Amino acid sequence: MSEPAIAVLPCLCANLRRASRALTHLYDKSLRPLGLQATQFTVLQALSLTGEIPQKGLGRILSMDSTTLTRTLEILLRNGWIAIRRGRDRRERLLRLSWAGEAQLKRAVPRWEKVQARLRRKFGMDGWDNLLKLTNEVTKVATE
Amino acid sequence: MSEPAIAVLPCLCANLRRASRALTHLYDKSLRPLGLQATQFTVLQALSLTGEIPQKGLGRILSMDSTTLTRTLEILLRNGWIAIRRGRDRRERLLRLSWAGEAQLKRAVPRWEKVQARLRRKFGMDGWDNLLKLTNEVTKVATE
DNA sequence: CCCTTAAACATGTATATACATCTATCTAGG
DNA sequence: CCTAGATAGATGTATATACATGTTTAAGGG
Repeated sequence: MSEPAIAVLPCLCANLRRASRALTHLYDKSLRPLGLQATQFTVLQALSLTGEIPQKGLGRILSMDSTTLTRTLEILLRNGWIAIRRGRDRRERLLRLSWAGEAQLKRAVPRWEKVQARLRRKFGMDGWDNLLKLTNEVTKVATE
Repeated sequence: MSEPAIAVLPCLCANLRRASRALTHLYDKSLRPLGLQATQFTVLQALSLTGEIPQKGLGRILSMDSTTLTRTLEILLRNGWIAIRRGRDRRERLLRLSWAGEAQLKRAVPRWEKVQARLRRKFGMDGWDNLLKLTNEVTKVATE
């Protein structure tokens, strides 16, 4: 009986990581039929928003180490969802969605929307906005 | 110049994961001299709070898959920070802090406190409480 | 033009994370 | 007691994540 309800942990990091795990589970489940993980979806969506962008730049937007991105991009490339070319600065790799990547993203968006809508309903508009604002604030503060 | 400021991403999951990465970076940096990662610290602290507990139970508290925990516990065990014994139910593993684990936690707490205090200052009491409350809410909602 | 320094990315390694599958054990019926 | 189903963990595999280090290219100073 009385399973110990989820309680606030004293550590902000632990709380956030836990929420991140739980939330990722939802998104992953929804995207699984497409063979997409949440992180991969995020990269595709980000590329769709930015257009062609160097790896470093994408890393900054996602607060993700560029070498971490290398591994994820490898998967996206293997699936044909992105295209990469050298920039004028030959050290840079310029990333963009491929045609197949746009198609995959288009397939994924409705599922993603459903999860988003369900959560927005659960939190209410205010809670939702607050959540986006606060987590964004965390990123800013932690990035300084 | 004008580095594109961190902007809110349309995806809650992406936002939360990004905040999680950024925040973890802070905690990791602070704990690195002790050879502790944020996740490992979280487990030690949780065990300190719960006392002896089966792996499954700890997984529930942390919203972490029990098999994921197996890998982290392996590291903690290798370092001598936890002790494990079979429960009356022979399938269960009962986890607890070892003496060395309590010592390690004791060394880590002041560093952890410093990061927590700095963040609490940046967010203000209200922002801080709100953050804990909302992320906890996310875990609950996503766990249902 | 050469050299030093720095930046962008690749690679090796370790940890974090979860799922599918397997084994051992428990529980409930019969 | 025996068996069928369920549960706790272990293990194999794949991805997510970052750091240390190495390579290539760029940028600046002599």
